[in-house]
Amino acid sequence: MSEQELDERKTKILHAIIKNYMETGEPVGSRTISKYTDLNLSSATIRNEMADLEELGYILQPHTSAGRIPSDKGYRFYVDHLIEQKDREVSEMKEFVIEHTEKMERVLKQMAKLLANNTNYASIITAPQVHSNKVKFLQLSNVDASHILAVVVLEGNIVKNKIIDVEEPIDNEQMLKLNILLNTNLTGLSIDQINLGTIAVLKEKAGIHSNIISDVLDAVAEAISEDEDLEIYTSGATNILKYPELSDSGRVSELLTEFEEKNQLVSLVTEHFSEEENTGIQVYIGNEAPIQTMKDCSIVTATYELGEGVKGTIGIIGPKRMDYENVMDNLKTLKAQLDGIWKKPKS
Amino acid sequence: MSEQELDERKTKILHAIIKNYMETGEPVGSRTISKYTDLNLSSATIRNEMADLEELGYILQPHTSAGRIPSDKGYRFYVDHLIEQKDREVSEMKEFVIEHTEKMERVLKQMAKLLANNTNYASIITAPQVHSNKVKFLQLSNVDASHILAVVVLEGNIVKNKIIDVEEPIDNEQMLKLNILLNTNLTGLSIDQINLGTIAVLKEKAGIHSNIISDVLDAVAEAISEDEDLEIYTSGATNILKYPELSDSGRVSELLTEFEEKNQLVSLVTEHFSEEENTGIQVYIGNEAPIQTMKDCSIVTATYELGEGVKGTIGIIGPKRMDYENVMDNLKTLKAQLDGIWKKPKS
DNA sequence: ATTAGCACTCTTTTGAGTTGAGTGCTAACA
DNA sequence: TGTTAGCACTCAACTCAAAAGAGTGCTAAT
Repeated sequence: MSEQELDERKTKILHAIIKNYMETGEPVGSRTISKYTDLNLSSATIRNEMADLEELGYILQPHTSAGRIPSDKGYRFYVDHLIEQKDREVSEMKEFVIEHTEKMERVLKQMAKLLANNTNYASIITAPQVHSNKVKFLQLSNVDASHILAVVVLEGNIVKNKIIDVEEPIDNEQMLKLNILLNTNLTGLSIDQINLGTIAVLKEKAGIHSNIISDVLDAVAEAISEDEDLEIYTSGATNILKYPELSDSGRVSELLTEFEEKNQLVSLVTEHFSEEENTGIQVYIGNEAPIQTMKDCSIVTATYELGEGVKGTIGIIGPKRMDYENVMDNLKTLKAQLDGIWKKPKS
Repeated sequence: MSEQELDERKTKILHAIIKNYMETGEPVGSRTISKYTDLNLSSATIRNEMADLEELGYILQPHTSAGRIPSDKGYRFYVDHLIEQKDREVSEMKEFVIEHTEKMERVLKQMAKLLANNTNYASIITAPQVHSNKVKFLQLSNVDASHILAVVVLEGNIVKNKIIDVEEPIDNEQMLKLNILLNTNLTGLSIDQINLGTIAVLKEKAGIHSNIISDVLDAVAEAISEDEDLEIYTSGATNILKYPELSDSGRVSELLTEFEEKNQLVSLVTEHFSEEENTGIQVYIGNEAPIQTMKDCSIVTATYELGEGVKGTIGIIGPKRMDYENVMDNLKTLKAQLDGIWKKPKS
């Protein structure tokens, strides 16, 4: 074969095969290609070219005497070189305005739903990870004799709270001191920065209440890092039932369970090993994905960024023959909407 | 037929049919019954009895020359009269200890999972509804120049919070007054009791800040009633794939979508029209359930009660031939664990 | 009242035959 | 040398009838 692996004609044929297979989900034969393209070649010629394409690994046959379907390599080529980068209308998405005061959780759920409806695939969104997010405000209050409420507000107005059991009540004056102490010492620190050293200093300064301060700090730390097992919102998981190649009984059960459990999905969303430089969108085709169960799926993800270091992921999971163009456009639009949305001050 | 609709022998046969069908999921024939019971009757006799039972509506034939399966009426009879009320071991459940400081949400998710694993059906749990729950503590704090944080603690240590946008900052002294005002006027009131009248009074008392007080109250009200569309946790939805009578393609999609959307499930959990007096457990068989999609399912629910008027529901959804005994035992145990758990002071 | 026996019904399974889409190869052609 | 027509071959999918099997209802004997 020549220096360039695919000449123009082969490219066109490959493109035609993939396009057709994406629409029908059926193996596509030489005759179909010869009839429905402007190449004006006979089926026999197409057959020859197809044999070449198969040898090169771009397409494969489910069995002798069946048409061809794209291989992972074929899809990869399609995604990398064949997709047109047109700016498409993604109407609903554009109109979708996010209010800043809206609870993040609610917005993300909404987004996941919208994305799933728009694409007809399963969608997945993670809340931003706050590892390096900073504490903005912190307050303890007496709820009743034996309970203290700790509230922590993080950069981006993410609010965490926790009820703490205490042995003996703390009077209001002490509480005020404690609040000032905590705020002056912890505000502006990122979560990673609150370590044992900081805690020791705090304990010392707390004086008489040093015995409870560690309780409190534990609780605060817990509240902050509470979703270390990060929140994942999914929607449209049942969409996979629409694609016969994924829904043969046993397979579908595995896939849906994966979605229900969610914790497996984390790996999809934390390892961004093939991030593409310009678009910020990653595409995993078949076995490229880190989850074995999803070897018959493709996964497209985008990372959004609320502020420095505060990142989340949005993604779509569907059959390999998914409509990559539409999906990528949708993700791009959504990413743009989410980027920095909670960072800005109010509208 | 005699005054008593079912004599002892018919009851035994019906019982045997149901038991057998629950295990196998296949229509059961006269021969099977005659062989595997201690009745010592020939299949012919059984056949005669079966014909009677069919005429009475307790069993039915999918088609001529097939065995019998229980009808809804049959299941109902089974549930009402045939289940033995033995105190079974529900080991894992017993060991499951709930910490009071644990976030409610987390506990409920955990419970749902446990229940689904224990039974192999789909489980559903709702957070307690707080309509008539009382405000215990309330606090506004300045987060930054343009944001106020409102935190509300309800009876049962349920914490709600909301960030409020404000036009102009409020100084600390004013904030203190506002807090005292709110706490003295709202603490102890139930959510239903905070109406326009209360709000008008508050506004008047607020004086110079009356313009922002309605914003604040709106936000507080919103925070409190935020999940008027009440939180529902499900687990094990994919378990329904295990029961062939539910999983013929089209059906399964509908069912799973129901679970994903969740909002339909509310009706299962709010209308308790057939509550049974002593056990506190409700059983809906087939069409007795308020959701059409679930006409081939049975639903068993139990209501737990955290405090006065603060109720939630736990439930199981499975095929009609579910193991009612096991399910009801599980629910009973779980209900006992949940009843009043957050009401009590700390352990 | 119970049971053995038999004819009958209806689903499920099986397997052979047919169809049809698609391929690979060869030989002819421009 | 690249393209095409033609033909034999393959293999999944469909059809259809026959056979098997499970179960019933009824009748006559016990």
